[in-house]
Amino acid sequence: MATGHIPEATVARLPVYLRSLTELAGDGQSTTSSDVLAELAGVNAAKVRKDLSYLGTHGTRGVGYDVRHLVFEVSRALGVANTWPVVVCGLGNLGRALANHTGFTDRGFPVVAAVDVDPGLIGSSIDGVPVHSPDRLAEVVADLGIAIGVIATPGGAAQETADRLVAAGIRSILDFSSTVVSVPDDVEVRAVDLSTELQILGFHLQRDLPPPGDV
Amino acid sequence: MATGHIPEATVARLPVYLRSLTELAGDGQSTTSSDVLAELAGVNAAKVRKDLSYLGTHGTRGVGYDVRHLVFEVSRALGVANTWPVVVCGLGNLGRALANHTGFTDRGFPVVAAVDVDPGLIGSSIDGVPVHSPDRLAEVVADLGIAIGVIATPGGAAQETADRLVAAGIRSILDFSSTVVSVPDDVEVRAVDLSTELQILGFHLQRDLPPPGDV
DNA sequence: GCTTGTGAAGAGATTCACAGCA
DNA sequence: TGCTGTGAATCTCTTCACAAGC
Repeated sequence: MATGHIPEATVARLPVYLRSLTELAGDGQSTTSSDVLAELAGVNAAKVRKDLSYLGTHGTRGVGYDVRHLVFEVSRALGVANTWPVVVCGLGNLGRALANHTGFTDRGFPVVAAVDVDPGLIGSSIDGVPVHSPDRLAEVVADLGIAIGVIATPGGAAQETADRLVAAGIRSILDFSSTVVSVPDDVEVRAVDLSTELQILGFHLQRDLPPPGDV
Repeated sequence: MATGHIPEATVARLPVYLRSLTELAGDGQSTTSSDVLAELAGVNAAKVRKDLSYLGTHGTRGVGYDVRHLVFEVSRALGVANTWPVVVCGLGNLGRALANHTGFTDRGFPVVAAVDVDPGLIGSSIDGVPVHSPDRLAEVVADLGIAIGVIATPGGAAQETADRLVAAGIRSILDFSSTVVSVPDDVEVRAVDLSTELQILGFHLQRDLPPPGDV
């Protein structure tokens, strides 16, 4: 009870619950249960109840949860009322896709600037997002109140980019570069590595159905 | 010891070790230690040793690990010798970026086909990847021996896409759609949700430094 | 009766700490 | 001496199962 500290595993599921709840609200459901939520979120009901209990949220025994109220509680826990401006570093295929990914802005993470080393891009705009030189990063971060840096550069430039982001005062980094970047302890990095995800799938494929090529 | 069963948490780290080892090999290092590997992989040395012990891999006490041998062992555990053809479903910004992401092919996951509902795209090629109608998915999967499906469609089309992939015989799905798709038990889905990642970063930002807007 | 909230049990992952061995 | 390999301890997360309460 009380928002003492919420386990990391729970935090990682809250966005999923929020999506499910928003969906329910959109369907006009005013009330729901841990069973329904579990189904929508792809987890089991006990986990839903325990997770929600960390928010200090109270449903009604025998009845369920009030959807509106739960949207409010989960939103507040996640702090979605806040807006955290984002800078995308590196405008290759992935960087461009991220820079104009509407799902970000919609959820409070507007991409307000991009950075790339290509002189041909600097000074231009990609889908309304101004592109700056990496040299100007600190300035841009300060001016636009940027809170999150996304690294979408090639692996070779990732550490340098991370260093610049940190120097610019950024404390939250989302890293797509397929490299491990090292940063000070007070900086949080979340790494999303697409190849790693595929390799994990490949590991299980290999176990389940060793293909013609075999080992 | 022996490759009995490798814990999931370990499997998820093996690709990172493999990258680190490849880097070491490229630098001409023939031998390494759990300390060095830990540094490169961004974890601690005890974890490296325990993880590697699940592979039945033996280093040499007092000396360390042979880089070449370890590359071989980790590669074998992950099954990277295998090639698993991929189909990308949905050619929006993200889908296009994924379809020509060279990092996939390089690691044994060539994108051999794409699928989109846009009649203007069907029959064409995106960076050499032929685009088909979703109706032809089963056929394409069978013809090209596709093992993995990537869902990069808008959320609304994700479940239908998953259903088609499953019907086509796909048992491994990487889902970028920001929705929870339901599939039979024997199908593995890994969800990568960029908004969720940002929301998790946002959660910690809010905790650490509640911004002007506050709660 | 029905569904939440939660202690307690169980499973899994991480870390410790040291024996084993080159 | 130095570094691995690993049981044991610890921590975290999940699941169970049932009392609490509408």
